[in-house]
Amino acid sequence: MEQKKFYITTPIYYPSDKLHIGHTYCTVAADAMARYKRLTGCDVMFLTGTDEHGQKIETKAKEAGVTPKEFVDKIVDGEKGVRDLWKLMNISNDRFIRTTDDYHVEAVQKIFRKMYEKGDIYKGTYKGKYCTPCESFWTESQLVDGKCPDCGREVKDAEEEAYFFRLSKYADRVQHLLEDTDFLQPRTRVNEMVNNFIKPGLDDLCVSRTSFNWGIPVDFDPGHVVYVWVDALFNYTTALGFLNEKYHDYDKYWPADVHFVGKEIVRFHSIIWPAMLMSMEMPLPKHVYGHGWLVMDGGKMSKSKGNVVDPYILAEKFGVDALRFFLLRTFPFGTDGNFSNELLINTINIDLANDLGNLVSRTTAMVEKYFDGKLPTEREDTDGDCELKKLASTLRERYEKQMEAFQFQNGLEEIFKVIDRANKYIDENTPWALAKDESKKVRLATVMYNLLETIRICTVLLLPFIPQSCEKIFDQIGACEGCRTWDGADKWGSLCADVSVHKGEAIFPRVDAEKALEELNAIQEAQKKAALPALEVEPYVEENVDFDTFLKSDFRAVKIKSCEAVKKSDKLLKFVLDDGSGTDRVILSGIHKYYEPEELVGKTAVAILNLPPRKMMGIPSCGMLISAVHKEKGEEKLHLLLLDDAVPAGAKLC
RNA sequence: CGCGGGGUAGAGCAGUUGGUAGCUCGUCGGGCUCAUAACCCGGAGGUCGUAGGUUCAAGUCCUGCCCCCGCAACCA
Repeated sequence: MEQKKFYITTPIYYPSDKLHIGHTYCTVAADAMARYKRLTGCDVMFLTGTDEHGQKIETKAKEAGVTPKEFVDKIVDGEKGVRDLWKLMNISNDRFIRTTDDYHVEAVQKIFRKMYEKGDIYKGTYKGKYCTPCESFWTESQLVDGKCPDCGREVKDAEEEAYFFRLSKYADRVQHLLEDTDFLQPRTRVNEMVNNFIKPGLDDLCVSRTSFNWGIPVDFDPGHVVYVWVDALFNYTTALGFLNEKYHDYDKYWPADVHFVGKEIVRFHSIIWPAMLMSMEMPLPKHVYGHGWLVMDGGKMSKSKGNVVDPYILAEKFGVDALRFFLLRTFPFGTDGNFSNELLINTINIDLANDLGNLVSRTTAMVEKYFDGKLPTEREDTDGDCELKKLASTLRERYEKQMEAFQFQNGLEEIFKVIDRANKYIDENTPWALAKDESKKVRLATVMYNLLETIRICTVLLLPFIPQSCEKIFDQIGACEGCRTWDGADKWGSLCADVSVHKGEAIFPRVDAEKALEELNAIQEAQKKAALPALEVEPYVEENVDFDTFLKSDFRAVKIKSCEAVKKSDKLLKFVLDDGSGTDRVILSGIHKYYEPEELVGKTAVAILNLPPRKMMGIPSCGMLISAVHKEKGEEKLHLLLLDDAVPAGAKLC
């Protein structure tokens, strides 16, 4: 029989910044699917990679003072970069494509030329708004109050010569594809695409730019670079060797069985991508699955909110398998999921530690305790065992149905129903009671064997999700190579009758929730701070103040004669000042956080004298000392304005 | 009337073709002692956003309204 093939991809991520938990979510899901298909015996090709061209990276590189290639190299191949992250997360991708790879560049140029020669790409002009200082094109809708969204300055109408793809030509065929086939999943995404983009009419798509250089050159028209669509989307085929000599698997694996993509790029994958493939007269992928986002407390993750979740921290803290498991167990794949640290810890403790880990632990402990680790081969089954046996041996079928529909959450749910049942089975059969009666040894061995078998089956099906932990479980329950397979997962009795178990370390230790949360909050707080602007100043006052009003404010140089902390106040300092009038002036100022009293005595400061006196902590304050105030990393900083000591007391500032 | 998604027990979520409203956590009570203070049983707790409609029967279908979230095009 010919081996079935399965080709699955993640999006190629844009390495303008470190990847976050959302990228990890999608990649882990694709990995679970790839592992599942390999388990069932498919010949799997699993592709991921990075989309490295475009203006944003060009700009970012410039800011960092490096070339674009150096910039992306660091994020992709550097320490804790994209490849490191996937290695850490135990991602089993067969290939990794970078759009800057030579073979890809070459192939894209050929593709572009082919579509041009066919007439599906033509030269036109791209009209937009241009911000000269930013050297950026904007569309009408991107403008903020009619001005450049980046710098807030005026924009002007501008035209740029560009190549366009005849997207409109394929509108009908794409609409049919979306509405009348199961190409795009989940189904809820179809209406969105059709109503929003196809029905209003598809405009032709701008596929080249001249306003930046960091891209694949259009080889027959210098000055133009291929814009994202042709460059990025065709990665799914060039990585197989389409129009290049690097690989030779295009015929074998194309079309893809499924592209996993985030909902934000469903449009590109369900409209533009099929249209381009139609133009190239290539087969279409079988499915595009638009998964949901992980959101924080209902809001989108974003750097400005400081709520971006770093997968490194979580994986290092709780273990890679625990994180992988959590992502796929907790959230339905198709819709948004509300991420929280509490939920993560909760899931680890309940499902992995209490249910699965503890089941393995108590079972292996009992086999060691009652049988010195090696089970005798005699059995004595009862009717009561049937339910568990049936549930476990039919699990594969229910699981398979969910996995084929990309419903990881439900697939795992099915497994945990069986794990729950096994825990209950222990209570029903009270092995510790059987152990006290020598005549019930055979029955006891049967109970233990049934538990080990149930664990074995569940573990096989958990392999796609938590591969490292499954190997540990197999080792502990003494599962031979042959009974760790898909084929063995629906055959009760695969485990050797005289199996030897080895209770080891706890596979999923319980997490001290309170402590872990505290530590995570501290880390995330620190990250949030680091993300804040380095320097912030008060907003500028737009309104003018007339000169006379300004002159009314009596700013003068003052000498600090004495300074002491105000009792019972942690902020206030009491200053006795020489303002040149001959009479001492008392001013209170809330700057103790920044200065100790003794370091200010004798200094020359600036004060406004004619503010109405005001009592603070019972002491009247006559005026106000002037300080320079700003924020660093969100933290208030204050500097008391000090003058050269040559300035005499009472000198007016004007 | 821009488009889409959502509003179900204190919290987080399932509910396939309309037929007794479920799961996890939490909570209350009980059991067990093999196990990772874990496991097992039971109880309490829901006007299924709201107002109508279709039907023998509506969380599920239809219509209006309210609230929340996302997207609105060349931006990955």
